[in-house]
Order: sequence, then C-alpha cells, then structure tokens
Amino acid sequence: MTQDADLRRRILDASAELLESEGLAALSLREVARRAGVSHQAPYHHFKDRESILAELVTEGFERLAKRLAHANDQACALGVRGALLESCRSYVGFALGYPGRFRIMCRPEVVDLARFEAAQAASDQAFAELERMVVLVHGRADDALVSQHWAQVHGLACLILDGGLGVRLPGARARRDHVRQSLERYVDTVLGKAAAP
Amino acid sequence: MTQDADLRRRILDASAELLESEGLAALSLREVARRAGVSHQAPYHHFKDRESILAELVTEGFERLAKRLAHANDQACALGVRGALLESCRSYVGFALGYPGRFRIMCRPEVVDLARFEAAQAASDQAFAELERMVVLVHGRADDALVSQHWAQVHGLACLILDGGLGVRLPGARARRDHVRQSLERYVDTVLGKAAAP
DNA sequence: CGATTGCCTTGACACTGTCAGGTCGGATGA
DNA sequence: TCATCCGACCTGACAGTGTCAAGGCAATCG
Repeated sequence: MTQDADLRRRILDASAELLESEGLAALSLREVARRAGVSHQAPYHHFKDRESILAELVTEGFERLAKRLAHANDQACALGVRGALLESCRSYVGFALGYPGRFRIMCRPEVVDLARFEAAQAASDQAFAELERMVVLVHGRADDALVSQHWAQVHGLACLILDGGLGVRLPGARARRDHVRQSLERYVDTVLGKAAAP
Repeated sequence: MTQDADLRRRILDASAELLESEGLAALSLREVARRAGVSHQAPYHHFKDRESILAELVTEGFERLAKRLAHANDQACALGVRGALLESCRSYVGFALGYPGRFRIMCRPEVVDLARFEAAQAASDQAFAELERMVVLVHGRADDALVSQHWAQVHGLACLILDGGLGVRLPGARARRDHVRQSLERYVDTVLGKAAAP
C-alpha cells in the first residue's frame, strides 16, 4: 500500500491507522515499521524517537481541530451567535469522537510532551486562539475564567464520553450523538442566559 | 519501609508512590517488586496482572473522591446551595490536582478497563451518584443533560489543568489554585443564573 | 575516480509483562 | 508422628519493546 511514497509519510500513515484501529498500546515502532515494510530501525532515520512520531500526529490533529473551530467561528454571521457557538462545540466534541486515538494523544503529556515539540505547541496554541475568538463572539470579551469555562465544558464532555463514565452509560454511537447534541444545546442556552433558572 | 506489613499492601503502596512521584510510565511491575524488596514474580501471587494492581488504586481513588463529594453534598444545609455546589466542584478538581497520577489512571481505559473490575466500577458509580445528588440539589431534578453539563465542567477543568493546555498556561500551584477558584465561581454563578448575560 | 552522504539493514542491549516450574515452612489429617 | 498438601515466595525463561552501534549500498560531487 502506497509502497513508493515517502517512507516518512508512510510511517505516519501506518501509525495513525494503528492508533485508531488497535489503540495506543498496540502502536509500537516495530509494528509500524513492519506495516510500512521496512526494518525496525528505518523509522529512526526520519524521526528521533517514538515520541517524535506521535508528536507529528498530534500536530496534525491540532491543526485539523483549529481549522474546524475556525470554520465554526467564521459562520457567526450566517448562523448567529447561538448557531456558531453550537457549531464550535460540536466541532470540538465531534473531532474527539471521530478521531479518538488522535485526540487522546493530544491531551496525554506522558505520551507526547508538547513542550518538547515546537510545531505541536504552535498548533495547539492556534486551536486555543480559535476557542478564545468564540468566547469573544459570545461574551464580548475573553477573560481567563470565561475561556476556561467554555473550554472545560467541551473538553470535559469529550473526555467523559471517550474515556470517562459517560461512555459506559451511552452504548452505541447513536445514543452518544443524541446526548452530545442535547447536552450542548443545554449548555449554549445556559451560557446565553436563556435557560430557566432554578 | 514497613517491611513486615502485608506484601499485598506494600505492593499497592509502592505502586501509588511510584505513580505520583515518577509517573505512570515508570510504574513497572518489576520496579514495584524491587521497591517492595521481593522478586519480580511475587506480586503475581496477589494480583492477576499489572492492570489488576492499578485497578485497585483506581477503586481506592473513586472511593476517596466519592467521599469528598458526599461531604460537600452534606454541607448543603450549612453552606446553602451555592456554597455546597462550589465546595463540590472544588473537591473534584482538588482531588485531581492533589493526586494527579491516581486521577489519570481513573480516566484512562487503555490503562485500567473499568468493565473488567467490578469493585472499581462500583466505586465509580458511587462517585457518579454523588454528582447526581448535587445536580438535584441545584436544579431540583437531574436529567441526563444537566448531570452531563455539570460533570463535564468540573472534569474538563481538571483535565485541562492536569494534562491539557491550561496547565502550561498556569505555571505554579498558586496560579492554578487561583484560576480554579475564579473559574468555578464564575461557573456556579452562571449555573445559578446570577451571571450577567451578554 | 575516490570520498562523502542519505537511506536503509542487521545485530545487540537492557528492560518489560507474563508463563512454568521449583523451594520451603507451616497447617492438616490419618 | 509423619506424610501430605498448600500458600507464599523464588529462579529461569520467553517474546516483545525502544534505542544504540555499526555496516552496506547506491547516488552525488569534487
């Protein structure tokens, strides 16, 4: 498969596929090399170590996430604030549920330490900036607590469904999608002050 | 250290200490055995495999967390709803930041799969029940979306500070504590409908 | 034409989790 | 009392891992 392509690219592709299909635990350098049809040391010519490969995947992940969030932000005029906010939230959670392996290594410093990888950190900052933009759209300003509150809401929901207790309680992709939609709608209503106060 | 104690207990203690001081990656069965002063196979007489050891730590973790959350719930009369809600949130995030190693394995199914360990699942359910109790206290009822929204908020904040982008942006324990307090106060105000709508 | 360099290989090392089998002292039952 | 069993631990081995060291081999370049 894509034998003639760049080995570097082939290694990244094999890693990504292994990550999503078998999980992080199954992603060993040697298995990746095997799938790419090269010796176990070949990857070392293109990456310093295992973490560097994963860091590249993390970078790509944050870039895609940032692009999705930016797209949602850009739709603020067309959809209105509520629609754009909802779309932004769904982008974040949708990304996490759509690429769980990728998303996990993006928030696991013991796997990839962002401080070691400039590009990954930059891509992460880019995604963060889009979140901030959305907070400004909604609240008119973006102090630390507001950004943190918004970020925590979407990130928490993603983590809980992916790895936390919510996943167990929501069997099947359908139930999850419904729950995400429902929860996020409730959230945007709360944040926009439309929810019924107790 | 505590040479004469139960080996089972000594193994758990050594694991917990290793987990908090060196991190999950450094927690190998053999290192644990070394620290407990026994052969590399001795732990297998008390635990089926590595995951079983971690599952025991996870169980203990959920039990402690549930106890803290219950304590916050019980203070609803004394502190009022707002005070109790704030206390509950601070308990959750405080636990995560106080025992980061423990907290991490509690929400990492590739490390410990709760479905495999009845006791761990039960303890997790117990903590979940306390979260539900708090939602009922605040909203008078606890539909899925409300519980999920509350849980996501505290869980997300904990994860972001511990492993996500917020940790990098908040150097030092002092800055984190301040940020947590500020964010959570904003959150309870939002949820109780006291925040200024935009 | 000889030297260098980029890309890949084989071989080795220490380390890991786990399976198989042995040892030894104390409890048990005839 | 003594044979037997069994729990608790040990030694040894195996396949798998990430990584270091050294070699081969074709293309490029002075």
